[in-house]
Amino acid sequence: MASIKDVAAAAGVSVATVSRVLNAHPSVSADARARVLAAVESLGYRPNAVARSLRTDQTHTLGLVISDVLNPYFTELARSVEEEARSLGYSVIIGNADERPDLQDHHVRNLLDRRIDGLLVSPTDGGSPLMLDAARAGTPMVFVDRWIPGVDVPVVRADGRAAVQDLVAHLHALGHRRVAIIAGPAATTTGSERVEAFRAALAEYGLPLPDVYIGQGDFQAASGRRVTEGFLDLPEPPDAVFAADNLMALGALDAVRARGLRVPDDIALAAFDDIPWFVHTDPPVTAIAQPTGELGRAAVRALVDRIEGRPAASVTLAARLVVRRSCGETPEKTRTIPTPPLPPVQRSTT
Amino acid sequence: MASIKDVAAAAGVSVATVSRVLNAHPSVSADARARVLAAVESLGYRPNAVARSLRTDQTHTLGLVISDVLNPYFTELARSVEEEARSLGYSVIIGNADERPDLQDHHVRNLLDRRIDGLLVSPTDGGSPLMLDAARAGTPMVFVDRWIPGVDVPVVRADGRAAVQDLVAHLHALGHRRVAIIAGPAATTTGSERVEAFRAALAEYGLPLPDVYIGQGDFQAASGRRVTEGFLDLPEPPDAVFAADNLMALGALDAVRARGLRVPDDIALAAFDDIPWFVHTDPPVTAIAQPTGELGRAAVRALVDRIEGRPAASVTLAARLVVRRSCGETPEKTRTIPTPPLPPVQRSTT
DNA sequence: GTGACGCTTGGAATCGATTACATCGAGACG
DNA sequence: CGTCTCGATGTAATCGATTCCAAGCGTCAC
Repeated sequence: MASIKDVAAAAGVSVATVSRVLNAHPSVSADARARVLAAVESLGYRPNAVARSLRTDQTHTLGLVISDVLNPYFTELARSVEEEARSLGYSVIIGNADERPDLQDHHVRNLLDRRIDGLLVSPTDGGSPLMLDAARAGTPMVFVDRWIPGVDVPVVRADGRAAVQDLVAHLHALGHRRVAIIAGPAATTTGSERVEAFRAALAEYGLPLPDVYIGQGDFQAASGRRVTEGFLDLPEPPDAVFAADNLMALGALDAVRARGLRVPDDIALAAFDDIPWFVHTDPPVTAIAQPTGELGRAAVRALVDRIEGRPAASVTLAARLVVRRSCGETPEKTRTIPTPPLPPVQRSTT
Repeated sequence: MASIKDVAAAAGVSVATVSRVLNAHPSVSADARARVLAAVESLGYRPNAVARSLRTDQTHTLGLVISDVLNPYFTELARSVEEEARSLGYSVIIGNADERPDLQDHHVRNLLDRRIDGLLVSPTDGGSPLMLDAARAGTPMVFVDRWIPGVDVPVVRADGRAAVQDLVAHLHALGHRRVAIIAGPAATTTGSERVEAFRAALAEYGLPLPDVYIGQGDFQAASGRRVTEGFLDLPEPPDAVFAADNLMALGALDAVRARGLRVPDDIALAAFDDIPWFVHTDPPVTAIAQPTGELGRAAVRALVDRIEGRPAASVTLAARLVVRRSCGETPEKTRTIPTPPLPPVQRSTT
């Protein structure tokens, strides 16, 4: 593959001049510029990004470590991240942790070795020493969706509390009183926060959230299935189940169907994270929708701010409840739950 | 960040010795090795992959350019690709073309600039000069799922013909006679092949595939919806629709529902590409399942063979029909369609 | 006429690794 | 005891870019 030397030779100039032309440095004569451009064209020359990165100490690349690519929520997030990054002149390398801390570490290490300019992480656990060290060492980093408390890194996420309150109001209005939750791993913020928000909202209606109604899942479909089976085996099964993510809701649907039961007649179901498929499931699933695209874009902007020396801001956006049929038919007049506007509800500087 | 020089200084040896230790070169004394390892540990040193790549002219990285990350088929493919690559010591950088040739080109160029060791592509179109040139110039490349005819590049894909025949048999058995297809872009092999396979299978039953029953889609949900609306507006609408991918099937489902019609009572629906969600849609969708994971793994193996100087083989695996309820209830005895075994049906060397 | 200035240009150092080649010392062997 | 061999190590070139510095040269003002 042609290098800058070949171009220089073909154009009859030095490599310095070729580099200047390529980097739009002003002091190059029109003549030299033309000859270089012609040589570049005829040789099909493309600058070697590896060499350039070594010299400039910048890769113009962002790392994105997500918990699970197979989760539509994260693939949508990844897509918006890539889009925004591209518009700002960055590429992104995605690492899929599959909810496994060891894999997450593998990817973080790999990305750091490649000297990416910044890291976007949705942590699978409380954070390995590796990641914590990187953050402390000043690697530009931003947490998205999930975060690790006590680490000085901006966080871009959705606040689902209001939406969870709306959901509980919805469930209560439909007469559900024994409500259960399929929680995510306690090591993740989204895992514990959603349970807490649910519990708090329930308390407002005087409803308890007994321990047997808190199932421990891992954000994957199989765990949703397993936990739901456990619920159904209870002497007094819940009459409504809230899954802390869309994949576990899918598993729950599986489990209910396998028993020959029906949603919502036998048991109501709701999920955190809305996805296109929920419109088409049987029945359509009531879900809490995050502004996923905006989350991804905001996270990239924050990270790039940090990389380019500007102060980076944490961002919290509101999630909202989308009512469908999986919790039961709503009387027409209460069909529309008042929802807060989508734009930021909070914006704090870090 | 600490460099190899710092390690050398800390260990009291030359950079050459450090490099030897790090690369498991045999002629290093136990003493020197221990001192180097200690220095590496205490400095938290990690080799700079950028510098290493520049020197060795290898990045141990594969590029994967897929047509649409939001399509579950491709995200599953991407996942299996990354997995297999990782087990072989490679990383992968994913580029999402979003079915847009210009974006596809952007990513191919970007990956080439980064000097990836090899490229896995599921082409969105007939191939830009850039990609064709790269193939001709000897960049290790493998096509996966879709391919470009006339280019000397190994292809790893699924052959859906037998499964399409099974599907047509199934539709015919259920009494469907006016069958339509939502095709993918003619510029893609999967776009045109699926139509041809469908037409051929139909012909065996003496059924026509008139032009008005061939809708032009682009593998995205919106086009499935649009095409289906067109079908439903016809003076004589089809009684069965076959969508050439899962996203267009989703769009079709939308369109049918929007008309207040029901699947399969008013119109039957089947899709190419099976995904977990199809089990849970209303009704569950009959689909042709590709061995997606195996496809991804085989593609990586072929590409790595090529990169490491071994001959790379094209691989064709069989797809199979998965019958659910979206084409109508099957009489119990014909419920199970005989399916060919999953393993390779063909294996040719390129 | 000449010094200063500004625009172009090239030479060479540099980024952080790998690796060919040279060197050095110790042990083996005749 | 001289020499040969081999293991361990260091020196320096190299990969392909960017960029500092110096130098060449033309122009202009004084």
